[in-house]
Amino acid sequence: MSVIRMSELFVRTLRQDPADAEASSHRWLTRAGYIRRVAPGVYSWLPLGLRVLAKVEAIIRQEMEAIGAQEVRFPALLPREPYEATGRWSDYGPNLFRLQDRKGGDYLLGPTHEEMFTLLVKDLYSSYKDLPLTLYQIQTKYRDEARPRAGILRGREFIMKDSYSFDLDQAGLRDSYQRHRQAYVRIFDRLGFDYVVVQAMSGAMGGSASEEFLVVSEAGEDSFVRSPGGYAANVEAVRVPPAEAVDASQVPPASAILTPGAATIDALVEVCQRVAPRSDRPWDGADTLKNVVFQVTEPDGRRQPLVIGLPGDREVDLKRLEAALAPAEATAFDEADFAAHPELVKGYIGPVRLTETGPVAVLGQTGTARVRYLVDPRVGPGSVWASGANQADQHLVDLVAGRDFEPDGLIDVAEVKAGDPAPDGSGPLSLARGVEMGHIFQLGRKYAEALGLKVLDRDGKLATVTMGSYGIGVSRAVAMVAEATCDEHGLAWPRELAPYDVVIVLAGKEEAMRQAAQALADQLSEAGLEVVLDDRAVSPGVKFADSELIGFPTSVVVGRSLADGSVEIRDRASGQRQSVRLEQAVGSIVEAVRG
RNA sequence: CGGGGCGUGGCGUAGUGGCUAGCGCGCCUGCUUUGGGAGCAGGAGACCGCAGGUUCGAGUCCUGUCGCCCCGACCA
Repeated sequence: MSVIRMSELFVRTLRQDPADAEASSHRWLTRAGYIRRVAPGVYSWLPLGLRVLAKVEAIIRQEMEAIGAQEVRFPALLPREPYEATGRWSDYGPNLFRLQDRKGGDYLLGPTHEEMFTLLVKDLYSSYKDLPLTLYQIQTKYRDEARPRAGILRGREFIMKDSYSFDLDQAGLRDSYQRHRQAYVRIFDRLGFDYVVVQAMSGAMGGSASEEFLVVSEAGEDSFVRSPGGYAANVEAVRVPPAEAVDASQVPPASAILTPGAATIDALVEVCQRVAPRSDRPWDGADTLKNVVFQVTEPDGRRQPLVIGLPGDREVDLKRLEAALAPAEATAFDEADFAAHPELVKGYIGPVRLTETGPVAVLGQTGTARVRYLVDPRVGPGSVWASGANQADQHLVDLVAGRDFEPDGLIDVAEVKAGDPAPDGSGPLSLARGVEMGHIFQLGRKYAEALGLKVLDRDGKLATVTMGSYGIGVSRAVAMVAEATCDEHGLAWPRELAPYDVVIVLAGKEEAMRQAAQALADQLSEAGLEVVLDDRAVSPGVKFADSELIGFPTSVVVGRSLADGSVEIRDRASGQRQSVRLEQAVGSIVEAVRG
C-alpha cells in the first residue's frame, strides 16, 4: 500500500460552517471535505467520503455473503412495463423519477427493485430445486422526496443495499427472514450503532411481518417508544391492551348536566367539578369521553363519517389513525361536513341521547345518527364517563360503557404519551427519536403473483414463489456513523470505517523530521496500514485541526520531541496522547490501530 | 403541499436610495515563519438569483418569478 501525501489529497477543509447545514453529520462531512452538494438531496462523494462509504459497503457485503446472499447489480434506469405490471408506476406517485427516451418511451429511475429481482429469477429459474435463493445489490436509488434533508441523511439520490429472498413456502420465507435479521444485527453492531428493532406497521397489504431497524438519534425523523424491559415499537404500531371489564353495578344511572359553553374538555372538566363533584377525587380530562369525527375516504372513493371515542386527555394521533385505517384515508370533519350531519352536535357529541326511558344510542351502526363509532381500548366494559349529550349545552355523567352504550369496535389511535404503561408490563414507556436504517419485510407473493414468478414443486405443479425484501440505507449509514461519533472538533470515525488508519503529522521543517516521518509512514504502510502523511507547508496548528476535523482515528506527531528520539501518538476518539520511542513507534501504532 | 427564513467573489458575511460594493477565510506571487487554524507586502476573483417597474440614480424601494434552507404530512 502506498502512502498518500496530504499535500496531494483532493480535499479542502472549510473553516466555517456551511450556511445550509443544520445536522452535525451534514456540517462536518461538508467541512471536512467528504461530500459536496450538487442539487437538493443530491451529493457528490469526494475521496475521503468514498473511502468511508466503501468500508461501510464492505461490512455489509461480508455479512450478506455470510448468509449466502449473492451480489448482482441492476441498472438504475428502468423501463416502465414491470412497474406498470405491479401498479407501482402510478402507486409510487410523485416520488418516482419518470423520464422518456428519444422515442417517447417511458422510463424511471429505480426507487427500489422488487420488480427487477422478481423478473430476473423468473427469467432463469423454474424449479423448486433452485430455491431458496437470496440476491442482493448495493446501488444508487432515486426517490423524488418531498423534502430531502440533512445532507446525505435523506437524499433524493442515495445508496441502498437491497436484498430479496425467494422461497417455495412460508416456512422457507420465515427462515430467510430470520437469517437476514441476524445479518442485520451483526451489521449494525459492527457499524457501532445504538439501535432498536421495532415492529413496523404491516400496512394495507396486511399480515406480513415487518421490522425496522431504527438508529437512536435526536436527528431522527421517526418517533418510537421503548420500555425498561426492552420492548420497542413505532408509535404507529404500539398496541394498547383492551381494558379489563370493571364492575359498574354501583354506578348510578346516567344523568344529564347543563354545561353551556363547555365545548372543550378543559371547560367540561371545570363545569363537572362545579356541578357534580366526585366524592373520591377531582375531575380529570381522563374521566371524559371525547368523541372526534373524521371523514373517511375509502380507496373506491366512498366517503363516510367515523366517530372515535377516547379519553378526553388524549388526542387522536393522525399517523396512527392513518396506519389503522389504511388504505382508507381520514380527514378532519369540516364545517360543511357538520352541516351535512345535523345529528352530530359539534362540541356535544356523545354515544347516546337521554330519554325518559333511558339512554338511546346515537353513535354506532344501530344508533340514530348511523355513523360508525369506534373507541379507544381504554373505554372498556364498565368504565364510567362524562360525555356529550348530543344537544347543545348538555353533557351526560355516569355513562357506563357496555351498560349505556355499545361501540362498534375498538380503534387504537390515541396519542402515545411518555409514561404510559408498556405492553410488556415492564414499566412506563419512554419516547425517543430514531433514523430508519434498515427494514426487513416478508413480502409474500405480491410481486411473484403480479409478475408470474412460479416454479414447479415436488409434485410437478406450478407454485408461486414467496419473497422477502430487506433494505439498508448505506449512504445514510455513513451519515449516521458521523452523526453518532462526531464531537465539537469534527469527525471521529471508528477504526473499521475511517478513511485511513493513521495520519503522520509532520510538525516541523527540519530535514531529520521530514525523513523520520517519511520512514515511519513507509513502515506503517508496509505493515498494512492505510497511511496519510501530512507533509503540507502549513503551520502545525492547521494540521492538528484538520486531522481532528477529518477524524483520522490515530495521528502520530513527528516534531520537536524527535530530538529526544520520540514521537507522539494521539487517539482521536479519547483524546489520549502518549509519547513513544521512535524505534518502538511502528509496533505501538500498529497495536493501537489493530487494538 | 402548509408554515418560517434566506439569495451579495469558492466559503462565511457587511452594506440609512448617492462616489469605484466592504470585511474575514480560502486562492496566487515574494520574503519571513513552523507544536494548536502565522506575519508583512502585492495580486486575482462579483453581470449583488432572474425579469420587469419606480427614480436623475436601485444590492437597497415595488411587482412578479426562480431557487435554496429549516419546521410539519411520506420514506433506506
